[in-house]
Amino acid sequence: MPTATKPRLTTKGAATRRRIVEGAAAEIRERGATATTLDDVCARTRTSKSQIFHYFPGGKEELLLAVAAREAERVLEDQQPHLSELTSWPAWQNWRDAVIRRYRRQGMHCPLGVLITELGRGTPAAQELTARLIEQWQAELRAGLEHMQRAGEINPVLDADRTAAALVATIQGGVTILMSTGRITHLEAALDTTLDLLRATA
Amino acid sequence: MPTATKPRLTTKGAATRRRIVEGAAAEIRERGATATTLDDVCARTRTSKSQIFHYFPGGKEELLLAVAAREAERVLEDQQPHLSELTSWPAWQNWRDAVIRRYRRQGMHCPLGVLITELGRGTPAAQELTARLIEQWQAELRAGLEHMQRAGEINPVLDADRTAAALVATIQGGVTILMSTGRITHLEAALDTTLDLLRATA
DNA sequence: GCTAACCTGGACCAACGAGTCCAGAAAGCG
DNA sequence: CGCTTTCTGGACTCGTTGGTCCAGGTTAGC
Repeated sequence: MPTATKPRLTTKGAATRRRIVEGAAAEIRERGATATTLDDVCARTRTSKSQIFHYFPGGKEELLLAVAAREAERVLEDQQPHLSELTSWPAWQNWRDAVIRRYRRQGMHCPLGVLITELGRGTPAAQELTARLIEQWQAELRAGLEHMQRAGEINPVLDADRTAAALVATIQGGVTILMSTGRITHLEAALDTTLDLLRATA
Repeated sequence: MPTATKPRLTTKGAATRRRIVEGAAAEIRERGATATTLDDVCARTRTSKSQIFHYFPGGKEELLLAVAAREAERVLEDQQPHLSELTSWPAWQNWRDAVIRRYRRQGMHCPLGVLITELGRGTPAAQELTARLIEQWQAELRAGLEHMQRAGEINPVLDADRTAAALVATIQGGVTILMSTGRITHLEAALDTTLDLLRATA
């Protein structure tokens, strides 16, 4: 992708751009990516199509990608500060609560889930984005797991990286089920069960 | 839903109907549900729109639902006979292998994943379908877990139903990650880790 | 305040895709 | 056969949607 002389944004321009991304994100959360039209975004953000194409020359795909990037950040942000301080079982519990709280609040409107399933497949850029997010998430969990292993709270025989991968998958699965059935029970059960099993290895 | 005098199908009609469902399923597997158009299905199955509306008066939504129902069956079928005989650790391993094999072969083209994420949200009928599938899957796993508990191979303190829910979520999450990144590593790691942890509770 | 950028509104277009209609072929059945 | 019902092809409508264009307004910086 040739960076093609990106135009400098005015403060006003930057604000509009941000408004578009936020508005699109909200719309997508509520109705899904494919169901969200550019006109919807225009109406919600009080802008016109020309703006959208001004800030996102690549059209809808580029906008969606920008939204996805924003939401990916938010996924990790919403788990902080707990995610970076998984140094004791109470800390893990706090993190667990934060995760559940986040998804309980969002209900079936998981922004990232929508993105990675509706746009993720197909475009390599989106795949890359998703892979990066998962990688980062997994790395943080791994750090927490290793800390617990050093503290003797988790069996050191376990492969921390694979276990972290399992945790990420567990959450993702719970969220997928939440999105497609509306019930959060599986997410809770999955997360709690896995943590219980880990605790039991000490 | 008033069953509205369903027309009797001739053998030829039934065959055509089946051909449409199969063709639509294949198309959806490759390109996603929203990206699949009725014209695509027509072209692939050598039929015309009038056929589709003849057999699925509800239009695309009804067709998608029929495909989803078919794929839901297949999900469970593909795990048999292992899923119903989880009575020993080797049996569990066979089941695990069957699951991995299935998804490795399908790669990113998970039919049901596509359906439940692209159609599942929104229409209550699809939600119901998904819920039913998960419930059934979970029930089979729970039976296996309880058997292992009675055999003293898994700690009887564990709540078998919640653990089964965790397993389902684990797989679903691994599959979601597979679909959005193309890597099967998380599915393997998640499933293996969970099974290892269960084994360790004996 | 003047010039050259950036920014905005809204009309317009072309493509596409779901769904409709109807005439006619092909079964079922007495 | 002859009559009814089911089945099939394909042309047609029509709303939607991503994307274009351009004229006019606004901001930055000298």
